[in-house]
Amino acid sequence: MKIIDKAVPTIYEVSRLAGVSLATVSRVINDSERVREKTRQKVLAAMEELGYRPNSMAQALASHRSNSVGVLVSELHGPFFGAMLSTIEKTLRAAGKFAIFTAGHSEEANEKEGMQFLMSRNCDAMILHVEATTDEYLLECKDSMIPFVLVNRLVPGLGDRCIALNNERGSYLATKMILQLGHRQVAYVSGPLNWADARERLAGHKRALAEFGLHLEPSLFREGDYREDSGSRALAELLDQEVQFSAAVCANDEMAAGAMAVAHDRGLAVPEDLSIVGFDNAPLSRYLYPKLSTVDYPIEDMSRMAARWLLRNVYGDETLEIVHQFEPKLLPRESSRPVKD
Amino acid sequence: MKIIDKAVPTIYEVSRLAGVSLATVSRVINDSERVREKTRQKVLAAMEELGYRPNSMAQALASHRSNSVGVLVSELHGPFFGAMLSTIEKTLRAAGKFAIFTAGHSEEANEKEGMQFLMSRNCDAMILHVEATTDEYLLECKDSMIPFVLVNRLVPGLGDRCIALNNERGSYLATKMILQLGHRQVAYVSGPLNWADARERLAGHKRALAEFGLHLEPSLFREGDYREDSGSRALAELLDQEVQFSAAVCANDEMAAGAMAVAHDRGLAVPEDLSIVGFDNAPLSRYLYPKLSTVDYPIEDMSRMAARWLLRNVYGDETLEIVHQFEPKLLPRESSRPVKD
DNA sequence: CTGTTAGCGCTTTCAA
DNA sequence: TTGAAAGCGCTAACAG
Repeated sequence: MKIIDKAVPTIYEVSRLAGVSLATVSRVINDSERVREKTRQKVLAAMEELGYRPNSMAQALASHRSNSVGVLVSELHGPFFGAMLSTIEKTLRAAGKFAIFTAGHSEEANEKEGMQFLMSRNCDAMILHVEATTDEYLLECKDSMIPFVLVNRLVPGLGDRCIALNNERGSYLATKMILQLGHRQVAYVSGPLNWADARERLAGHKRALAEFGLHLEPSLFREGDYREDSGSRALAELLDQEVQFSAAVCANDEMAAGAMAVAHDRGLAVPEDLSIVGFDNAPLSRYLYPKLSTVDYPIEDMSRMAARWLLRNVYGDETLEIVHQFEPKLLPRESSRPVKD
Repeated sequence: MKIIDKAVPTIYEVSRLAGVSLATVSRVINDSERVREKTRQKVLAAMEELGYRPNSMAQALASHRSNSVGVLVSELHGPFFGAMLSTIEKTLRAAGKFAIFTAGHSEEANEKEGMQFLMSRNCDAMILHVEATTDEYLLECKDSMIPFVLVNRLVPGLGDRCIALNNERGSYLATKMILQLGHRQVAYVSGPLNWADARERLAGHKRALAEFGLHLEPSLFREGDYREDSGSRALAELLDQEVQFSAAVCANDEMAAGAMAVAHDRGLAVPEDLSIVGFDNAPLSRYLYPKLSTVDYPIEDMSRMAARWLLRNVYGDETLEIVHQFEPKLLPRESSRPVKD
């Protein structure tokens, strides 16, 4: 079953109409080599008249480059990835490249398969946001695969290919703010500690505590999975204990939202009775009531940078500057306030 | 600059190693035609040994089909489109096809360019979520372009290619609920009326009013643009008038969120003083306080159906049943309640 | 059931 | 500055 065919004009039609050779037409298509201006005009006119459009498959086959880059993210939906895809597509397309997206669902097997899939689509390169794949595997891939850049991850030995956020500093800032507001019993709801960013965020929390002469109280610590429900569960458990606390620092906004819902349910006023801070500055953080204090994750800037990395390192645009580490910003809003005396 | 090359084995290597012809290898790749089981095994073994992967560009070029479908949506981010992309990608990939996404930003020129872009990528077909493109243009495209299916739109003359929601019924249900709760002064915040779905939703609102012997009061009507701010502006204007009303029906959740924020600011309690209803069941509707009563938009089901339409009509999977119109469901939550007597 | 043989539409040396 | 010709890796008749 032929599908593409529509009696589309080919380079051959153009060359005939323009009275030049295939090679010449090809040259003006890739507006590369020297072609006499007059010839170029003739060809352009012919292309116009025929409504000619180069066949990208044929170009790819002959030139060994597809102008496509594969993007593997955990999910295709959600505010975080939405912003990522959107930015990457825009940046790439402005440069005449295009993106193929696929999801790895934070599972090792899926992530590997996703990479294979992108390879099989003959992508020139990849942008990877992977969580389950190990550092070791990524290191191997460096030589066995097409070029790739990692977003939101710092792999030793792959430094130049990483675009990461200073997660540690982000939660350091969050916790420090809470401490500066006078809170001393501070609960922490962590992300899954088998993921590096969750560990980094926890580290920042600890550093801030240490600066105030405190340390992480196991009874005030819970590990969640970055999803809303786990935040609810964590806060409920924390509340069910005897231990007092006046603030809860959550490793992301979803969990903070879950925690806030539980606080409401239990009749605890936020922030009067309990201050809550999130991380990521997801859109939902502005819809929560009260508006969530959080830490901004510059995912758009980082995604754009990942795309630029490729434009520079794969497509040879040397004019692009690359930044590897991005800094988070504290965003105090309404869910945090000084501790009641 | 060659990019793809990695000394990748070709079908030729495989045929040599297996001791068969190119054609035979091709047959087992497309596990189509009759190949003796023993031969197949030999070929498979050779492919395995070489780590062979078919070159999709070459396949596309030779077979006139790329196994790729283009997806043009208004935006790549946001909950609505996120769910769409996610579902489409999953469905397509499970069928061995893949998707190329691009955004039209609800502007006619961008939408047209997006379609051209997808055509130039040699997609076999397209899934279109377009708002600015006219019915007439779409009608023309029917013959001049690759096959496409429309999501969230019903174009006369393109019935079989449309996957749409019964918007009219959705807002009919929303308004009817409000009226059944005893409200009689009901404000309506519409979407942009140059978009069909906004008109349909308004029609449903009017029908419900009519059933209760009411009609649309111009002073209680405002046209927004489906964005949060316009909902805020609309409610503020409404409130600044002399006219009383005890409920506001909004044509989508974003605008409802904006309206709710204004109500809070003005010291109006929701739903005690003012009931508010949205439309779409966007994720944010659950985060609002109080939780927003709304109408569910089954975007995932609809996206999946769009993908199936292609699988059936373009790739020939006759086993798939196609549904063209989907029905919305009312989702009463906490932002609506009986009118105060 | 398997092999031969043309291409698919374009790029890219190499000559002219 | 332009043209001729040899592929890129694979599919698809058509034979056998």
